[in-house]
Amino acid sequence: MVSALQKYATLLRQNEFKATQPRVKILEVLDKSPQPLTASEIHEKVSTLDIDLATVYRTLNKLADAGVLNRVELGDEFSRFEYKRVANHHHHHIICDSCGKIVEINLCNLDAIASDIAKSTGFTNIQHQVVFRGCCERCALKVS
Amino acid sequence: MVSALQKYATLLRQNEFKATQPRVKILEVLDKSPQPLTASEIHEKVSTLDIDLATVYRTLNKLADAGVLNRVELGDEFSRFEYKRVANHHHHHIICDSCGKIVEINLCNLDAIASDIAKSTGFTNIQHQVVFRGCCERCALKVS
DNA sequence: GTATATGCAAATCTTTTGCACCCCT
DNA sequence: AGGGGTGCAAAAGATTTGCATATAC
Repeated sequence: MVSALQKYATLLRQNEFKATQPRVKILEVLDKSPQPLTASEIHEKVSTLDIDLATVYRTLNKLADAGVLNRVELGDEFSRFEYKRVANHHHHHIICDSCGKIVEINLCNLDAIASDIAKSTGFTNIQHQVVFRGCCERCALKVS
Repeated sequence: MVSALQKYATLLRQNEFKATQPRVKILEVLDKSPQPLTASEIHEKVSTLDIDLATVYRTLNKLADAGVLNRVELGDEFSRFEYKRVANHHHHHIICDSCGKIVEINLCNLDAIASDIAKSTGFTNIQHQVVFRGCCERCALKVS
C-alpha cells in the first residue's frame, strides 16, 4: 500500500513536482484505469479526498506537458488523459458510439502515409492522431 | 449571382429546409472556403447580414445532421464544418501547428486496419477519423 | 395562415484563472 | 522559511436553449 503510493511520489519528484496528496491520488486513479479518463471522471473517482476540480485540471495539464501523462483527444468535447506506461509507446483508441467504452489499438501503419503527405503538401514534421469509432461487442448484443 | 444563390436554395429545399437568407449565406461562405471553418469564423464572414451566432450554430448542426455539411474535428476545442462537394467523398486533413492552415488529404489506407481491429477487439461498424498535424511550407520558411 | 426559423438573452458545460492560505521539501 | 500547490469563487469561451417575433411556403 505505502510502497504503491511511493511509486507515484517518486515519479512526481523525478519530474520536479512536489509529491502532494492530490497528485499522488490522481496518478493512482489513472494508473489503475483501463482506459483514458476525463477530468470530471477523475474528479469523481478521487471524491473521497475532496480534491478541487481546478486542482485536477491543473495537475493533468502539468503532468501531460511534462510527458508523465498522454493527452487523448477522441473528437468529442472532452480531453482525456492516460497514464504513460511505456515511454513514447505509440498507439490509438477505438471508442464505442453507444456506451463510450474505449479500447487501446496497437496497430499503426500511418508513417508511410506521412511521407506521401509531406511530398504532396510540403508539410514537414508530420504527426498523426487517429480515432476509431464503432459498436462494441456488448452493445452489438443489446441492439440485436 | 442570382443563379449561384439559387443553387443553395435548391439544395436546402431538397433536404426539406426552408431556404432562408441566413442559411443560403452560410452555405455560400462554406462552399467558397478552401478549408473547414468554425462557427465563429463563419459568423464573422456573414457579418454583413447580422446573422446571430446561435443561428449559425443551429444551421450548421442541422445541415451536418442532414449530411449537407461535414463536421470536422481536428483535436482542438472547435468543431469545424465543410461543404460536402462530392457525396461521401472520404478524406482527412492536415493542420499547421504554427498558423492553423488546413489542407485536405486524399490518401487513406485505413480500411484494411479496420478489419484487423474488428478481429482483435470485437467492435463492428468501425469508422475512423484521422488528423495530421505538422508545419506548413510557409511557416517552415519563417522559422528557419 | 401555419409551421418553421430567427434574434435576443440567458443558461450550460468544460476549462482556466486570481487570490489568499496551506503544506511539501 | 520559502515557493510551489490547493481550495474557493469567479471568469472565460464554445455551444445550447427558451421564448416571442418574423419569415418562407
